[in-house]
Amino acid sequence: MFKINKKRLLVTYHENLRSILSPVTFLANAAIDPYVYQQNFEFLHTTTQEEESVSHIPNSLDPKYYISLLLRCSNIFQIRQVHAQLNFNGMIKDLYVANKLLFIYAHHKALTDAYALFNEMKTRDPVTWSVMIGGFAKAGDHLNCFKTFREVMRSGVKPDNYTLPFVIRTCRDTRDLSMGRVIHDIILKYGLQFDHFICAAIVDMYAKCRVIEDAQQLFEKMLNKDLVTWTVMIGAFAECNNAYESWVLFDQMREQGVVPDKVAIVTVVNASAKLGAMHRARLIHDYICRNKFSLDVILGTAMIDMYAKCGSIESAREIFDMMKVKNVITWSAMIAAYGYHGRGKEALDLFPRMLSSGILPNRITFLSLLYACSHAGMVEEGLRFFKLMWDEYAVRSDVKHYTCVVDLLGRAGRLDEAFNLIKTMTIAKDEGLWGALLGACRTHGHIELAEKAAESLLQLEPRNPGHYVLLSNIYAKAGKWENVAKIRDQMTQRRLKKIPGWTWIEVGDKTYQFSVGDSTHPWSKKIYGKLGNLSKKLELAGFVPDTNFVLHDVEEEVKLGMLYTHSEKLATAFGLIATPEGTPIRITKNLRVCGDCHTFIKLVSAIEKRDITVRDANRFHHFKEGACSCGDYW
DNA sequence: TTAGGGTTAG
Repeated sequence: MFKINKKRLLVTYHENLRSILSPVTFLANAAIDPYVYQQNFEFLHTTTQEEESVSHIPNSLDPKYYISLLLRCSNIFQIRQVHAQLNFNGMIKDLYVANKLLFIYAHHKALTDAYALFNEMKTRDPVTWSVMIGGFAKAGDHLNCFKTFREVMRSGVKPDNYTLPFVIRTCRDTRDLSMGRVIHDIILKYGLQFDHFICAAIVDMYAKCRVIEDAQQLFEKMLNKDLVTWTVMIGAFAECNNAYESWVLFDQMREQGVVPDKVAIVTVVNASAKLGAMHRARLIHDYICRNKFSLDVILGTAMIDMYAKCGSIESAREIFDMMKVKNVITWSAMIAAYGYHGRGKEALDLFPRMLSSGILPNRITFLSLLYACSHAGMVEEGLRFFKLMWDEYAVRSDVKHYTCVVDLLGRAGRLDEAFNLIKTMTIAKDEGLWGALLGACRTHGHIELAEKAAESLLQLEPRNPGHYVLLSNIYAKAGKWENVAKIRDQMTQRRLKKIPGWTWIEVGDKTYQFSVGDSTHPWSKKIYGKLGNLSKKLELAGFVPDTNFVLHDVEEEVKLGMLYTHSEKLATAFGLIATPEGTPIRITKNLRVCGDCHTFIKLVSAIEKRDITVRDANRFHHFKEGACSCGDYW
């Protein structure tokens, strides 16, 4: 047993506090024996200040003692104190200890201290390099990560399986595909083993860089895939808009006996949100319940998003209400969900509730609020939030916020105000912003402004066929056929083709897909029969097809017949045949639902007395008794 | 001693 001099301990403690302000001062006063130093840590870390003795005296020259001390450090100041002691007694020369110190600095994101130590280290081993590069990678310091990696390569040290995943991760985060390919080549050149860490990192990098084929090729070559690798590949497909394949992989993974954990489940929930298929949403929810996964903040938020994107705002809200812990992402997700379901009031009601629960809004919360206002036609409320975000919450508006406000004003026909707002902007304008203005010009037939918007838009994205089509539709609506022809010529000269539109519909546990004029479905005859029948009924009800939209398909020339066979209409007709009366119909389109189809479905919902939900590239359209909740003014 | 995958918007 060792008796502690309490007075001495307190003096040392106060000296330490001073050193928090200045580590250099502590270094100068470091003539403290390691024993008291250790007690000091006891003092700092425990509340039992009455403790008068300890039963064990560690050996101050034992590296393990310092390792244990470092592992107990909870802040940068304590690490600096240990560092000072190591400098004082020379233990810093022990590479094992120095590496650990470097790691602890990096772990606490104290990269300046870590890098200073790294530069002072006379001897370095692969662990040193790996820890330093990993520190930069995890902190998002991409430049220094690459710079340090280049130093490794120049110094002749062979990169190892620990270092490379960090560098690959940085390639992923910076979407630097060419650097990623270089790393892939380095692994081959040095004959390094493609272990789980390396493979998962490369697959993830390729997926984030949108080269899914390369990701898949490597994944398929792997013999014993572990859970993380499976999860990365499942997420990769979802990322590259092939969420159906994510589910195929999830099933395969389980067939091979790999048991998913919470992260894998969240990835599948996210994929189901992208898929928009309610059947899958219910399946994964069942799996979560059966396997008793707790509803933490990340899983809960992902489920809110999934249910909302699969069309059930009620289920999304149920999950939201069940969640005990909610963060700003959870609240923003719920606000956004109400927003794209056209339920602006509910979205806005959440805002004061969020504040009173102690959560501060961020830029995405405001984006979701503005989006909700624009889709519900709540112009004044939207403008109020746009002002409030900077005035009250110091959240600076970026181009996306401006886009929402332009959309908000534009939908309400306040086009000049929208254009004036754009003119006052001091930040860079993007294609989304001009696209919002152009869309509003189409709705309200404002040719002059449309031309200005289109000019800016085509400067930014001269090869996007969507912009040409939109402008040609505006000219067509105004009967300016010469201009329509000009646009068509431009598209032909530049070899631009319109992106094909397609619609899919869930019936039971199956998904059916349609494209314009599609006749591949085995029930094709029945579908067209139903469509003809509907057209007659609509004609009697006074529906006149909006031929302004026939020019959507510029490549196919003016074919009025095509309008009747748009993919949305085929899917709706199929839905009416394939589902019993009273069942809601849910369909999804990859692009925006066309104006003519919007009116068509609205009338069908009234005549056939069916609830029809269309999810398109922009929002949800809930058609009920001949009305739509989307806030669009077709 | 050092290594990987998950939530909102776009």
